[in-house]
Amino acid sequence: MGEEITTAEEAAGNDLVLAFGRFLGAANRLEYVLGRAIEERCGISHLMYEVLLILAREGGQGMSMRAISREQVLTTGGVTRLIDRMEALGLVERAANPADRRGRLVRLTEAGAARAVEATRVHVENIRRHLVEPIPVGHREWFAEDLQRLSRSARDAIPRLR
Amino acid sequence: MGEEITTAEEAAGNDLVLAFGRFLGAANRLEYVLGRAIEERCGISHLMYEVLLILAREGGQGMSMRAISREQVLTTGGVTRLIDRMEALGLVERAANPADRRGRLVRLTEAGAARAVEATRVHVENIRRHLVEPIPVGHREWFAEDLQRLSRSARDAIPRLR
DNA sequence: GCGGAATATCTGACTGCTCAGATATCGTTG
DNA sequence: CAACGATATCTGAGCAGTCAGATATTCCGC
Repeated sequence: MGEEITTAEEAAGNDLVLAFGRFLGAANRLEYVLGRAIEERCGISHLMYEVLLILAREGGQGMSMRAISREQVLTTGGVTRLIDRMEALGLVERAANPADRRGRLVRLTEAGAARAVEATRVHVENIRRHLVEPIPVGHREWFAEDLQRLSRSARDAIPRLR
Repeated sequence: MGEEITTAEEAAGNDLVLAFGRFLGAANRLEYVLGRAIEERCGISHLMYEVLLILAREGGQGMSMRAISREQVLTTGGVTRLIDRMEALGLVERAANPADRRGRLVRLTEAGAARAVEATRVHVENIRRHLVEPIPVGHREWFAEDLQRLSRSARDAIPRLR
C-alpha cells in the first residue's frame, strides 16, 4: 500500500473497494432499468413516479414544492418544471397555501393516486420476480439483513462525501 | 397476499421487496453523490470518468465508439457528443481505423490516462473512507461476499427486466 | 410596524442527453 | 461484381435537467 500509484487499476486498491465500486455500478444500472420499465409500462418518468410516492405518503393535505425538492435529487427549479408537466397530465394539482402565500400546495389528484398504485404494482412485480424470487428461500432472511445494512451504510455515507 | 391492492403501500407488499426498493434508492443516490464528487474535484463528468476507465482497461490500441456505447448507459449519439467534449479537453483522440473506414478508433491521450488515475484515486479514497472504513474490521469479509452476491443478482436481473 | 434577511417559486439561458434520420462504408449473396 | 441490407458515425430537433437571478411573501429584531 506504500507503493506509488500510476495506473487506474493500482489506484483501485483492495478487493473490498473494488467490490463496492462494481456493486454500486450494478445497483445503479439496475435502478435505471427499473425506471425505464415504469416509463414504458405506465407512461410516467421515474421522477414522476417518485413524486407520486412522496405525495401519497404525505396524505391528502398537500405538500410544498420546497419539501418535494428536499426529498429528491432535483433542484427547486427542476421540481417546478416537473410539477408543471405532472399537472398537465392531470396527476397532481396546485392549490393556494393559506398559511404561506409565497408557496403553493401540491396534491395528488384521483388519477395521480391511481397511477401511483398502478406504477408501484409494476415496480414491485419487477423486483419480486427478478430480484427476490431468484434468491433461494433459505437465504432470503440473510438478504433482507444485508440489504438493510447496506442501505444504512449508504445513507450514512452520503452526507460525509465530497 | 390475496387481497385487492388499493394503495401504494399495500402494493409494496412484503418486507424483502420494500428492502430492495429502499436499498436501490440509497445505492443510486450514493452513486450520484460519488459522481458529483468526481466532477467537483477532477473537473470531468462521471460519464467521462467511466469512459476513461473503459479506455484504460482496453489498452493502447483504441476502441470504436460503438463498443463504448455498448458498455454504457448512453446511446451512440450520446457517445459521439461525449467524445467530442473529451477530445476538446485533450483527454482522448480519434484516429482513423484502417480495418473499417466507417468507424474511428478512440484512444486515451497521456493527459487522459493521467486524469483517469487521478479521478480513480479520488473515487477510491471516497469509497474507502466513507464506505469501507465504517465497517467493523471483523465484518469486512462478510461484506465483500454480500457485495459480490448482490452485484451478481443485479447483473443477472437486468436482461430479464421490462 | 418597519426594514432587511431569509424563503418559496418561477423563469431565461444553457447543457447534455435521446430519437430519428442522413451519410458512408462493409459484407454477403446471387 | 452489382445490389442490398447491416453497421458506424454524425447531426438536427426536442426535451428535461441545472444554475443564477427575478419576484413575492414571511419572519425577526429593533
